[in-house]
Amino acid sequence: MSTARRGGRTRSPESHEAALAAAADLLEEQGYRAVTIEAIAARSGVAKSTLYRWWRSKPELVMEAYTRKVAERVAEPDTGGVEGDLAAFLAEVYRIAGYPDRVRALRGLMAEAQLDPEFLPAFREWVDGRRAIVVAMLERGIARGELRAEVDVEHAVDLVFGPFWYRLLVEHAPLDPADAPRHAAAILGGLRG
Amino acid sequence: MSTARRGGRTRSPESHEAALAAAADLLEEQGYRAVTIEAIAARSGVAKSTLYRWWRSKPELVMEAYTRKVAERVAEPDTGGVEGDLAAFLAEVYRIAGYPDRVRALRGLMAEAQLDPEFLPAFREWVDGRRAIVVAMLERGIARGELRAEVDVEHAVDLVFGPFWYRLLVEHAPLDPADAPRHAAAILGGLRG
Amino acid sequence: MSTARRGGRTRSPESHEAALAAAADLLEEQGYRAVTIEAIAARSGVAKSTLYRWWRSKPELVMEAYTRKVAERVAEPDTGGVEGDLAAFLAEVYRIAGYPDRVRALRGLMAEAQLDPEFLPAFREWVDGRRAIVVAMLERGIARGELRAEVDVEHAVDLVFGPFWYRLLVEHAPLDPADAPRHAAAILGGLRG
Amino acid sequence: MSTARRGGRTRSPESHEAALAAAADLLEEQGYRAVTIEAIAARSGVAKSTLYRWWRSKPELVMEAYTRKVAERVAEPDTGGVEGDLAAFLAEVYRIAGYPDRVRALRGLMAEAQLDPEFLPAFREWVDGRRAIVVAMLERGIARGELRAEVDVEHAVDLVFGPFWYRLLVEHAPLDPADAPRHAAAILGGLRG
DNA sequence: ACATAACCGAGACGGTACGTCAGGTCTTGAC
DNA sequence: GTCAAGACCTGACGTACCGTCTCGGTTATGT
Repeated sequence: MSTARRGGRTRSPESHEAALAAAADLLEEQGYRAVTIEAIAARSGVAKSTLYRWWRSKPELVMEAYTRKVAERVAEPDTGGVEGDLAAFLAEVYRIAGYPDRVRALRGLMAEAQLDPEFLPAFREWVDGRRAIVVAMLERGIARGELRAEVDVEHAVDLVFGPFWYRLLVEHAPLDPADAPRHAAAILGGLRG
Repeated sequence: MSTARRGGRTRSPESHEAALAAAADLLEEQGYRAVTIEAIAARSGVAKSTLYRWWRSKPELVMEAYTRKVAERVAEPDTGGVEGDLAAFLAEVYRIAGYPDRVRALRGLMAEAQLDPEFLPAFREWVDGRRAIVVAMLERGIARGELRAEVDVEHAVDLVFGPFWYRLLVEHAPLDPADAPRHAAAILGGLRG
Repeated sequence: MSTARRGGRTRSPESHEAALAAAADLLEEQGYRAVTIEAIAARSGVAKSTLYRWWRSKPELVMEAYTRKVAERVAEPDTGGVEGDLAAFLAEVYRIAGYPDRVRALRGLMAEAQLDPEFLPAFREWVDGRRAIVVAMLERGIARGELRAEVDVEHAVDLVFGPFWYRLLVEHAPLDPADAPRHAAAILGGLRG
Repeated sequence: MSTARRGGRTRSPESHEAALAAAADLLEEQGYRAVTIEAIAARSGVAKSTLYRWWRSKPELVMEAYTRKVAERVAEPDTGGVEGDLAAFLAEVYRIAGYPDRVRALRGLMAEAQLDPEFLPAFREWVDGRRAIVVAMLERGIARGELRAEVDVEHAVDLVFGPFWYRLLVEHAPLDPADAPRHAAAILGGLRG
């Protein structure tokens, strides 16, 4: 498609950044409930109409703010063995639970994804990016013969992320990076040849 | 403060039931977004002030409506072996995914639990009731020597419910009761002696 | 549930009055442009939603505020003769021009009546009430034989109010109560037997 | 509209005309409310910034559009006598009322003149041009001895235009060219020697 | 048996946030 | 050096629900 820009003032990077920063700050400082379009506009100095020009809805703005300002890249570990890799990955993921700000942010995004059907795809896209890391990890394990070839990779990935989200959302038990090796072992125990 | 009841009209069971029924209907028919106090009042004919007299907030009303009108008892299976029990339980749980109404309801409740800190306890209480079934199941397995005694039961339960919720919330893959035996095997594979 | 009933908290006279007072004040102090629903809400302490409950639109609120708080009753003069009556009436009407606040108010209302078709009827109703005074005056003159019976009363009334509004709106010339007798004479000159 | 032809871009009369035409069309077709700068820009293809370069505000643009595109020259009648002249003039003026488009336009301009103090002068200038016709007419009558020399010409002109505007704005009665002679007689009745 | 007080409906109230729209200013790039 | 395109802030609009608060009327006790 032609991106026929035939003139016009160019988009202000300052406004764009300020909006994302304000959204990210509100998300972390006060939780998702405090993230309103009006609050983002007030805090960033960007007009509401400008926000609506660039983001179709609040959750899309917040999702972008989260991925750009809050989420850190989770490195793809490579310890030589699948159990070590998984333990390292889980430990890194569990560490998030130590930062209440980020927990609030994640929970709010998950909630919004449930309440706003139009937001779910954007959220899922991000989730899928994270899943891909684990998929690659497990397939490496299969290739190395550490795991059975018939393993249900989708369910295996769910065994990695499912408990994480479940604890995050229900808060019935803490997430401790120290538990990562045991959890990794429990997950892989059923997947070996 | 004396709370001497010296007479007075008694609580109307009709209003109570009508409110719960309206909330449940709205929850299933149109999803959580459509469940507003005003809609419940309008549909049930129960006044807003009466709703607020008996429930402190919308989510508490809806949670009660869900457990009383929507959720069916999940029978505690007993097939003689832990893997059979777990497979039967998972199959029953996964069946929920075949009813979009109930899926919408569950997702909405989970979302509200994230956004409203005062609701989380009520939601968690319900969740804990469901967890207890699996806890009992696994402990029976340990007692019978099918599982190692040192098993991290909490994490094991998370391996059961985590993937369920994760798929429900993210919708990256369907939940099929036919997968239950394989999933049960994968979960228990790492917990055996 | 049961049949239709009529309960409910009664309308707050304080809010009602406060809204009208705020609207009238804004109208006089700063002119019609400053009269916004938001400003009325802010100044009166009455919620916007309450304003919209009681008045369908801003102009209707302002019209009510004007008639109740600003407009003074123009006494129906009775000097015994139609020319004296008319001169007295015109003098009183022209006096309005000496109060810039009220001029601003009148002009704003007239303008809004042009721009908002739904407001015109409310405005016209008020205008008609004022016309009736002059109609009665002229008919008394006809009854007394001071004016010809075939006089076009409608146009005669227009000769009274038309120049008033015209000067008010266009501001090409001042309105001076001292001119009233001469104007009365000019108007009646063409209406006599 | 088309753009520049030769090198070294010059000011575009096409844009100018297109803007006026769009404003006039909108004014007549949909009334003053529909005449927005955005609508004029969209319909004419002239950029908002270009509009603001040539006219300081919307009403000034619209006023120019009205006088150039909508208003027809009202011929200065000369029947030999002031009453005939006035009757002819009034008939022509009243005929405007038969064209709803032009009525809408006039009412909108009058309204805007009230709400926007910066526009009033431009509007008054146009009004004064029309007044001058009647002034000349009456002064001819005085010179011919048909009217008293002491006549208050300003008020006399108001007796001509006042009722016209008053009926246009309030719409309490129709304006019919057939009434022109009677109205002329009523107006002049009080001004004769 | 009847007074008392809690119950219930209706709905008005002060609020918060929504998403939209037009105004008027400013910036960029094409011609 | 004009002009289109259009980004930008401002400010008001009217709507939807929220949770609280009267009202007037109703009904089941406890004395």
